[in-house]
Amino acid sequence: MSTFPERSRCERCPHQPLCRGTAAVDQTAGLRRRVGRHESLFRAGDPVGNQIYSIRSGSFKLEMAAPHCKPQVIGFALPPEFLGLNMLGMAVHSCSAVALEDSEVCCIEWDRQRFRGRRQPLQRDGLHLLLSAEIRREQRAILMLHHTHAEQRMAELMLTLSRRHDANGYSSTQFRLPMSRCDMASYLGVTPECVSRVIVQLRRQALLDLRRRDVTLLDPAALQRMVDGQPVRP
Amino acid sequence: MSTFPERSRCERCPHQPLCRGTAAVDQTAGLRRRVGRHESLFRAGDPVGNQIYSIRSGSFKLEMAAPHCKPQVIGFALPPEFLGLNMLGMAVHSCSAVALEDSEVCCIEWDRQRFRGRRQPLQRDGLHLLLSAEIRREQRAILMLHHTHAEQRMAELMLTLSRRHDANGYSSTQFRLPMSRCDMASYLGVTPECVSRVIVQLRRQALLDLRRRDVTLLDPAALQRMVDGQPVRP
DNA sequence: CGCCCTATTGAATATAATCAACCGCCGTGG
DNA sequence: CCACGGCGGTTGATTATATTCAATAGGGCG
Repeated sequence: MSTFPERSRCERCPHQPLCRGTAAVDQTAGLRRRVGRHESLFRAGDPVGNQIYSIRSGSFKLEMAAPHCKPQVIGFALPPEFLGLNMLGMAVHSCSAVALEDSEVCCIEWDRQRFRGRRQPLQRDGLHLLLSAEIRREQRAILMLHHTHAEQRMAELMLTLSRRHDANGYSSTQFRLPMSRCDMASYLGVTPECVSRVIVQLRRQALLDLRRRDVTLLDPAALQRMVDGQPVRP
Repeated sequence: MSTFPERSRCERCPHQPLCRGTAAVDQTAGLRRRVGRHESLFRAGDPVGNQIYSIRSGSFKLEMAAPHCKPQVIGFALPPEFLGLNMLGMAVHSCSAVALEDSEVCCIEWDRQRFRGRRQPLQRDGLHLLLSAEIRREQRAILMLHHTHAEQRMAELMLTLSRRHDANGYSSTQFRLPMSRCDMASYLGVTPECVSRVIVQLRRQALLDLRRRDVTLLDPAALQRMVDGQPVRP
């Protein structure tokens, strides 16, 4: 890898079509940003600016920190890829981009105000937000799969479903699973037998009651602690 | 779960802002599509249409099939979520959406022609494509994490990096890793010790040579077979 | 009522995690 | 220039966890 050859002008840049039209891009200066090895381009919790980043040289890792866990690497980014696509419409970053070597990025303006002002129909900007949110969802799924223990993954799935039901105005503690054990197993990256055993374990710990497809979360807080790798019983 | 309450008109639909403006949405009829339990809304390999789907009732699983492997569930989708966000700009679908119960979706037009015709500056539609591609990347990462064996995950990472280098015009068989063993381990969802051991195994099998940060892929085809769960030696 | 499919349970095995020790490169400073 | 110290990486032994293979149980549907 090392660094990719620096092209000082934008003419041959593969991102040029995206950049063109954003304010200062046509005059190459000023929009580049250097990020030294082990420095962050942005960190989880940082306020989100109005730009996405295209990598000109170097490389980055994307880290996401589950609460109370050490950060997990959810991806790597190389030229000519982008950073920040997952935060459109967000107030703060949900993950960190750390340079693996001395790197350089271009800042590409994302016209947030145009969306805020609603001067255009929602459709196209709304789609941006939607796509960005979908990326974050996939990233959370990746984080889920980083949990070694099947118990944690199952707890995470149950809490995710719970939150989605809650968001729709349905009970967050009691609902019906639409999927089979095999589907759950495949999603969680374990065998169906393991799913069965984990259900028994969670029931024994009085965290949930799950029979056939009907589930009742008896202790969501404890499930969350399990996901976070903390002691289940406080 | 079961089915969410059917709202026959779009007025109270949370997707209404996205739909408004697309051709036939304002007259509710005709754009709904029913999908029976275990039927597919779309299948991997199907040609992509000009629409994304919003789930009105029911639920879906998203399945992705690695070549020569049985399909893996990479996600679940419930109302009021969307399907098809990962295929903007694609010719064929990369995964299948299978209804877990009798379901109903709205078809929302994605104005592909507007992008094709370039009547608008690329910036905004280009961003759509970019975001959609990013979703697909995350989905591939999810698929990677479904491989039980650390050997397979490592092989997958090496091949991914190889392809990215290839796409940039660099050698696809010989390159330098920008990340540490710990970063690789975190990304792969295993311990650094396990990464070390896997490297030894892959070297013993003459699949690659990896010392410090310099890697040479000695047998990419065999690595691919390993990822696919086939016998490494044909 | 009985079949079939899904789910569960059990026992043996394989794989990765863990804990601990060691290595070797690299940069620092004498 | 060499000695030292530190960190990233490797190796080893043990343990925990999930897989595998096999057998059984339970519901739904004809």
